[in-house]
Amino acid sequence: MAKPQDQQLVEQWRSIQTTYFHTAGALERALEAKFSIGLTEFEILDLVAENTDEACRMKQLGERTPMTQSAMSKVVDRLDKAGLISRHSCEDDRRSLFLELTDAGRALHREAAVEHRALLRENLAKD
Amino acid sequence: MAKPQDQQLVEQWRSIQTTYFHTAGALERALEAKFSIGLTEFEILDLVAENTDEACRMKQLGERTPMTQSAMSKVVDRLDKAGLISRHSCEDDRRSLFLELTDAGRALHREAAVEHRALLRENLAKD
DNA sequence: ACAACTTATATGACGCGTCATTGAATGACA
DNA sequence: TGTCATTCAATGACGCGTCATATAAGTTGT
Repeated sequence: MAKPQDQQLVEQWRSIQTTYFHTAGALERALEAKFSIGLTEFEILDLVAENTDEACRMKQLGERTPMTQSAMSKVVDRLDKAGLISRHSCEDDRRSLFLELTDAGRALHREAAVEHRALLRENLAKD
Repeated sequence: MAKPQDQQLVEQWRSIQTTYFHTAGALERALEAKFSIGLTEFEILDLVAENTDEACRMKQLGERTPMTQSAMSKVVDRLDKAGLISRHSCEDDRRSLFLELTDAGRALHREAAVEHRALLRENLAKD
């Protein structure tokens, strides 16, 4: 009854799910344990850290991640409260926000990134 | 500063995340809209439907999905309350549960699976 | 048969993401 | 300039998953 094509699709999907869950879980636990931040928090830090050149609006970041606008807003809020990021409203358009790493944020990101990359290497290695 | 190797890893990871979120989101919305069940509910139905031959303990299912034992338990609970699945405690070991699709569950799964496969095909196609 | 340990599932507190909505600022256009 | 629509971000209600436990059943060793 089950078409072999479909079966292959399902297996491909399960494989994606499995690596996603395993990897995300490992990242989550390690970052939480060593740096007291969640994975999504780190990912925002990581995105902001990449944009050293250009000022960095929330909207722009939203386009680089599958996160919801709402999720972004809350993550940024947590990062702000944790003192890792600062929000500056922009003069041109007072609806927009610019994000910037604080010194603490930059320092934490530098260390956490090492761990992050290492875990990705472990989990995504195609052996 | 950023090693190109690392950069590639990060991109690989983001790509996985993106396809995971997009696909899961699409599945979630479609299944919810057309069949009033969540993605995880469907996935359990799907697993149980596969095991027609052998009686199917929760424990076994747990090994085929990245879901937590706790998550499984709650999903199965919802499916039971929705009348799509039934739980029979096993005589040999009264800690274990056997799961079985109800007629309603089997019918819903048959229809939903078509939608599910179609969406996987759309989203996972390597164009 | 009794303790101590292990295994299978359920449950409660909690955190996070999502949806829908709100508030505020901007744009478009008559 | 006034009105209406649009855009950016924040918020509250809600659902689901996770962790740490609880409950119950089976296992082992003496």
